[in-house]
Amino acid sequence: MKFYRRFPAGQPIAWAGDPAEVVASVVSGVVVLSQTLEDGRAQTVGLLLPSDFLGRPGRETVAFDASAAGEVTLCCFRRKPFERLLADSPHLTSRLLEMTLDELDAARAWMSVLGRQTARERVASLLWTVARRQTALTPGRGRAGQPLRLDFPLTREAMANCLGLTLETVSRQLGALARDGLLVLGPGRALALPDIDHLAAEIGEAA
Amino acid sequence: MKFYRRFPAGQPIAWAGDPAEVVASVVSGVVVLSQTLEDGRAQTVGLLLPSDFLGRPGRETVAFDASAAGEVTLCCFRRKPFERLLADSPHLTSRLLEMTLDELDAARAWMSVLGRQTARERVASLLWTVARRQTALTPGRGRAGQPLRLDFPLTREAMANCLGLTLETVSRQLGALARDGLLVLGPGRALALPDIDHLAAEIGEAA
DNA sequence: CGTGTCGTTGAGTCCCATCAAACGAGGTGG
DNA sequence: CCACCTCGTTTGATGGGACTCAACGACACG
Repeated sequence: MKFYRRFPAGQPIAWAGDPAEVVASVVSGVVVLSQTLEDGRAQTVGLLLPSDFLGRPGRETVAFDASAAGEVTLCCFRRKPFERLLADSPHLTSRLLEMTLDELDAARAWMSVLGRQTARERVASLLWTVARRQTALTPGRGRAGQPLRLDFPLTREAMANCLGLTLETVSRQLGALARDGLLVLGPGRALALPDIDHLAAEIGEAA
Repeated sequence: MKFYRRFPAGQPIAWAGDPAEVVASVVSGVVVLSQTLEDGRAQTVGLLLPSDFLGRPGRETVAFDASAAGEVTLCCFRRKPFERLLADSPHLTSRLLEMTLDELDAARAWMSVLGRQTARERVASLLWTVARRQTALTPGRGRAGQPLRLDFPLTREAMANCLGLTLETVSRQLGALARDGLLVLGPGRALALPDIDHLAAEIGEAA
């Protein structure tokens, strides 16, 4: 009933409309949930990091496209048995409810980014959000004052889809943030945030 | 433990950061959830219609500003007793989980509107979404081919906050949709949608 | 009649999308 | 080893869609 599955970088995991055979928990890597309009415009609607839950108990079909950004390992459960387990285990249900409510809050907070922030603010928001979640996952990392090193596996295009921008604009704004000393673009997709508090100020988060 | 509360049009219901004393179910009217940046930019992150749930079991403080658009009646429960009820009633928990998952899907779908659609598409999306939910609530309304009459109590500014636009742009786009025959602006805040399928085509929904 | 709220309309501006070109890194095969 | 290709990224020039600023009209209310 429970099994692990690995997806190489960039590979699709599921398409919207597919029958939903499994639900899963993210073990490692980043899963991108996105929606695509028929003319090709794409919007990322969720970034799933390790410990996040993927899929929807009680729904027959997949709601959004899911793909692997970087290499991904999932811990999968067949949906039907999982639903029975859920029905017999109130504790599991309430845990899942709590996680879903957290995701809903996060989704709503992100709506504010998409609806009201400028390009520069959006890029800073993405960096800050990912940095915060990454440090939450790995305690003892990124104490105040020290540059925070990230390696997150999104291409410029994937970031643009997250932010409702074009990849060119993302590239320009990353460059601008780097020129302003808020960001060091590392080799490959690594990057460092020398002053996370100052970055937070860019997006209107109290330092 | 359970009691009803009425809010006049436009009145605030709760502010983000307040201690969360109650949770509630919307009985009538429309509740707007929104987030405000410190420079005043506001983004609506959820529209709650009758039967929707307001508040978050297990959280001490309110996450988003809530206010009444039009007159609102809520069915309130004190949070602590409600949480105990939830713990003792697996069925209620799973029902709430299901509702939350639906809201999450809706929030994610809306991200696509905020991130990728044009002003015209956004306005059409709002009309279409509200029309669809309104007809779902009142069965036997709005059969195909007949003009669908709506009376939804959002000012131009509230619509703009929903859509990530300015109120002037909303006004212009409503005017343009009306000129194109997709919409009849009624007296006051009433309006009619003569051709809902053609409206759906505007937002890339299959007719 | 003055005042406030809501809605519409116009003119000008700016930010970001678009189109286009070039660059670097990595892989492949001759 | 080097040409060659692909993919991701950067950078530049240009235009357009939405924002901004502003004025005006409609209506309700005291």
